[in-house]
Amino acid sequence: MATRTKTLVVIDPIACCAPVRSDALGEPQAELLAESFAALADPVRLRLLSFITSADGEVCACDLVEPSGRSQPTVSHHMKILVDAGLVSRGERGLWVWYRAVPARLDALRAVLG
Amino acid sequence: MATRTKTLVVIDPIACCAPVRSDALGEPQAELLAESFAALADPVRLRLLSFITSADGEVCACDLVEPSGRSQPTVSHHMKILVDAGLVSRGERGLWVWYRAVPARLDALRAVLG
DNA sequence: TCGACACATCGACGATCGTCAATGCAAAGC
DNA sequence: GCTTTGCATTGACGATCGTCGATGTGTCGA
Repeated sequence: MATRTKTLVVIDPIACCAPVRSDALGEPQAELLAESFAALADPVRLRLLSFITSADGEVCACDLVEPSGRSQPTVSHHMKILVDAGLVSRGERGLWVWYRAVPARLDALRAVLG
Repeated sequence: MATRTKTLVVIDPIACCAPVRSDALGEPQAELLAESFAALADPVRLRLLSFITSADGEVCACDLVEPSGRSQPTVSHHMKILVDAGLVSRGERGLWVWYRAVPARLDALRAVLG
């Protein structure tokens, strides 16, 4: 199968769109926005996120399992969702994985709400 | 059965809590916050909400079915979720139901994100 | 090379969600 | 009374989600 370079133009509803309040949302924008909010729609993920954001700098993945009260695979699953949503960035150093908050993304989500 | 007056102290995480960024979230607070964000985690609800917020004043329930592209029961279901989340208020006048945005709730949700 | 370690992925399970057709219910008009 | 109208509720369906045990993958030290 030929590898065709597929330029996937991701419309970032968070960065480009008018706030929800002032303009009617289109279907594609609503779809993308809903995915972003869905990342925040789980208590475990909210606590993981707040644990990272309230810490200055980075947090090791190994330090997320115990305070979250979930198994290691479950935490890994939730962190992937947060990373995919762009709320958290992931970095590997040796055997460890470090997570770092992406404040700009939270700012942008806030802007959508206002 | 005796009717016992049960004072349900609802801790409003949106109105009372420090932003997610600056302080680690407790489990009960995270639970309530997650419910609020879950109301925004569906594209149909986001469009319904933006349709109401972008309109000045009230919107009749009958005017929400067609633009949302869903059946009447489905719209009714989503509106109940938005009302339960406190993002929209409901009012009956005669045979019609009118919805009105609750901007303070959106403001509060924004505050939590920042 | 081997074992220990940190994290991701897989597979399965029950639970919840979004959806609609059918039905219920209450208000208004006849 | 009866009928119509506007919305809510019910019941059912497939789809997705959160969870964990088991397993896979890659890294480091001995």
